[in-house]
Amino acid sequence: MARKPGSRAEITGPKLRETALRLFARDGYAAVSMRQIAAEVGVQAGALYLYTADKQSLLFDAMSDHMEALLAAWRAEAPKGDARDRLEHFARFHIRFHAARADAVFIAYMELRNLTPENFARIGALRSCYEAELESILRAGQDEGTLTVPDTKLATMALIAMLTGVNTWFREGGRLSRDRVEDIYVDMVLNAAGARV
Amino acid sequence: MARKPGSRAEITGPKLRETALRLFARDGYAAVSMRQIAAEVGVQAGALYLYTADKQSLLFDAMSDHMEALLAAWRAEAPKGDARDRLEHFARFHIRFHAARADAVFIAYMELRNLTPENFARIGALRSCYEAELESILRAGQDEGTLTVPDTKLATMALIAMLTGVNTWFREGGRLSRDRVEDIYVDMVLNAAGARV
DNA sequence: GTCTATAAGCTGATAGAC
DNA sequence: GTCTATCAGCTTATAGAC
Repeated sequence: MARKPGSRAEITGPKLRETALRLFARDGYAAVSMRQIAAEVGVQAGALYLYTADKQSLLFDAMSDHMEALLAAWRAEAPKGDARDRLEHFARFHIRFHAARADAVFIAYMELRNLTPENFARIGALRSCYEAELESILRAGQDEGTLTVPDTKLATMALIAMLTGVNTWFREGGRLSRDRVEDIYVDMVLNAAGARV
Repeated sequence: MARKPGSRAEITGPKLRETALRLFARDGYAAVSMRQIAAEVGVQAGALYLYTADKQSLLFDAMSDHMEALLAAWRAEAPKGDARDRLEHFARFHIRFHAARADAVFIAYMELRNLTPENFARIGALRSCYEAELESILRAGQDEGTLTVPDTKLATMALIAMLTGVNTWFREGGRLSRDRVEDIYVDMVLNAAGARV
């Protein structure tokens, strides 16, 4: 198990991904240089290329991993009940999942234009899958009569924008607890979707 | 009225501002160079500095002008009636104003982190003024009994996020007209704010 | 696995000619 | 009012030493 001094592959790889995520979220993809990332990781810039093909891959992998994790986590919840209950479940899940991953969420929304066209299309497809999950709940609610939305596509976009917006102002330890924020947003979401009282 | 050949001050100044707005919105502040802007304006890079102190001023002026115009336009509407009517008016105004200025809106939301701390504070103050306009409507609605929101501050953030989200997907000539989108969003906004039916 | 050195080219901003 | 030339320093990515 002899190891060359300075050889820490198990640490450098993950640390690179964490650092890139954090710096991209803080300063923006275009404003962060590979040298800055290397300095925070604690290696020289050249060494980064043992762990990533290029800067673009750091961005794409961060966004892709985030979207895949989001979809997998939601599918693992598999909520039961009528559409009204599933909508409430979705709202709570969305707020909780996004609050726990502020940096990744921020990047996924702000750095789309810095993806190559191919990578942009792939992230767009993942996002559409997630939106489709909410839209199917709203459509089911219309059919059941437990929800009343004027247009399921627009309601999907409106509710996701509302829920994701929490990330722009919510800070742990502020005026309201995360649970209370969740309750208040659930109330507004159900009202917006015309849930039977 | 003699004028040197190549001297077109009345054109270059405004054209610089328009070009900077368009390129910042398309590619991001950090990704756009003064040389790129100059090429689109049709002058050499050095000439830009006759019309702007630096690149940062181009960004700040764009955001500041947008926010001032937004506030002035809303204050000029001065809607009458009960809070429910004023909320509907606000929703329609917000969608209309923002749809007409997609580039400026995009910059105002995406480029905050590229402002110097002083400029960031100034834009933040303008944004707070606009949010306060909506919050005062919601508070009035609570007092009158025409609206029912669990928390006026959160409802303000939620409704603005929902309404501004229209800009991320709305395109003129799509499935729904702007008027129809406006109607649908007004419906969801009033429901979310617990408007008396 | 990490380093140093390097390639080729870009950056914001200024000075001085015309 | 616009140009050219320039400064000092930055960029991504690679090659080869250790």
